[in-house]
Amino acid sequence: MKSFEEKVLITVGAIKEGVVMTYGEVARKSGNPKASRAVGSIMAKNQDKNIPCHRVVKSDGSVGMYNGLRGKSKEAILKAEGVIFNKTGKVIL
DNA sequence: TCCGTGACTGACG
DNA sequence: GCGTCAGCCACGG
Repeated sequence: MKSFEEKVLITVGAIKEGVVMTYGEVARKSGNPKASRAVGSIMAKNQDKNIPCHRVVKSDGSVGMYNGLRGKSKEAILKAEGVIFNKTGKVIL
C-alpha cells in the first residue's frame, strides 16, 4: 500500500504537458478529496525532480504560491507549456 | 502520541 | 468581488 504522498507524486507526475490540475483534483485522485492541503504540504517538503509541480494550481485557477523557481512564476512556465490564461490571470481548467 | 507547519478549499459577511 | 474564518489532511520532530 503506497502512502498518500506516493499517490500524490504519481498523480502529479501523470499530468500531461499543457494540462493543469487543481490541488483538490490531485487530492481526490490520490484517494483523499479533502487532503488538498496535504498535497501542497507534501510537494513543498518533497519537490520531486520528476513532478511538474507547476502544473498544479488552486481550485479557482490561480497559480498559487509556488515559488520554487528563481523568479520564474508558474504562469510563465505554464504559458510555455501551452496552457491558456484568461485576462484575470487564471488558468483555464 | 501530541504539536506545529503549510505550494489548500469552501463558506460567510 | 474581496477579506476573513474554520476545517481538512499528512509529515517531521
